[in-house]
Amino acid sequence: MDKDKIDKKDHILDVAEKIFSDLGFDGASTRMISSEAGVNMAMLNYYFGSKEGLFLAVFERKISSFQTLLQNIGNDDSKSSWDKLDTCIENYVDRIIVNNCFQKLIHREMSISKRTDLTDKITDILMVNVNEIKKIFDEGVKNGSFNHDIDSAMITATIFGTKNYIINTPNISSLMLGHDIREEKYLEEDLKPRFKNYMKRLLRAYLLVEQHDNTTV
Amino acid sequence: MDKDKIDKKDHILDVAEKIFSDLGFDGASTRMISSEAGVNMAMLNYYFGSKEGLFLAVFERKISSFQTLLQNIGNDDSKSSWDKLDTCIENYVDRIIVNNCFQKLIHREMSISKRTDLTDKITDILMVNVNEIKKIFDEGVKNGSFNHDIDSAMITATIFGTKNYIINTPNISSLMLGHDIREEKYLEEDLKPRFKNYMKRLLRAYLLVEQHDNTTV
DNA sequence: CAAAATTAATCAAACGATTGATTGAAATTG
DNA sequence: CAATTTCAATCAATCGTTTGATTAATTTTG
Repeated sequence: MDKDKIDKKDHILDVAEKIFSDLGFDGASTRMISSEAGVNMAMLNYYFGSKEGLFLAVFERKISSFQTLLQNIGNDDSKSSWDKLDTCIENYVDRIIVNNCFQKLIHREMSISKRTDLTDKITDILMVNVNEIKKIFDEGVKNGSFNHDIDSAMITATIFGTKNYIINTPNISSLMLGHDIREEKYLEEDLKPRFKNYMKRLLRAYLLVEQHDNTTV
Repeated sequence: MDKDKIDKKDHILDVAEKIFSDLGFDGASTRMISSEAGVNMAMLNYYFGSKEGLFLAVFERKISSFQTLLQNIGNDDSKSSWDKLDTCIENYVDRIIVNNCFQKLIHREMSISKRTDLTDKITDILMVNVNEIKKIFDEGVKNGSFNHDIDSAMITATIFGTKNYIINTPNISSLMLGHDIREEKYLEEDLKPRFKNYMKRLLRAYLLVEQHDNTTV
């Protein structure tokens, strides 16, 4: 049936996403993925053409869900810059924690120099998030909500970088935080609110700071 | 001669570091490394035992230079917590920007789930840096220099995460910053002071904040 | 000192294993 | 039955590693 076929494809993509995330593109083998998914190896090529085709399919499936949520925030003119920022953080963290293994996958492959065609594609996707947040900062500066001499590029890097550091290097962040962040329960009930709380306060402190003594440079 | 042997070994390690950084451990092949280094393939195993031995040797060579600088800062009791923090940032940024391709290498392999024995070794190395900074925060809180209810684990993640994000995803950070960060000149003359300046100010704002309204959680 | 023995360094060639991919037959489907 | 889906078997290519031979340098010996 058509439905079964789609389900099977989806199941293969689920397994592939997990294995690619854990072992990287080069470290994952098609045999491993097929056996883990319980399908014949030839099915991968039958469905997706090649290993790279499968890798791309993992991405394609996620893209749609990534691009829907984004535009709704920046366009809401009834919200203040502070509200927009808070909403953005809330939604971003909620979405990113769920897809944390996919996030690992994305940023690992982004740091590899080859495969430039794929890298360009991922760059476009990620820049949507980046520009959305950066726009809020620039707007907030213009309307006087935020300090006028903030470094909007850097603070954007801080938001994404802090998140990536915690998600992508679980060995280290688990030691730092005193808990195994791979535990679903801890991630959802403790880390998520803690991260939101911390990030909001960090941003508030940085964006509102009045007396900036640059004498310590 | 002995000197030539050491130079040759060092040359192989230079090439290996570059190729591992560009393609990852699995993506790099021993044939590629040996041919790029201009040595016979068997020499890699003759010198380093195995591919993983070569990979480890790349690390071992760096470790010493990484661990010497660190202890000197935290132990200097003549410095205030603020001075320690500033010195730490200065030194860390200076050192990290130079070794940026090595940093890419480290954090890519750290995000891979397998190879746990190697991962553990890298974790130990990185935790030295992490703990050094975290210690400064905790000390500063204790002696009243910093706000008492800061999240020292998170702010540490922010320092390393922001740096990693910029270095490890050059495609994205270059678009954000408006310049190609792979340009040596820009990296040294613009990004480095900009990063230091930003990070110090961010920390100052967060660590000093007085009125913390948690009503927005 | 010169000849012999030992060690270290280097090489081309080949090893078995695994990779991603393909085949053609068998099974399932509508 | 015709078309689609699945499978075991196999493909050439590449992987990391090992081998045995060769060269160069060092040490030991007579």
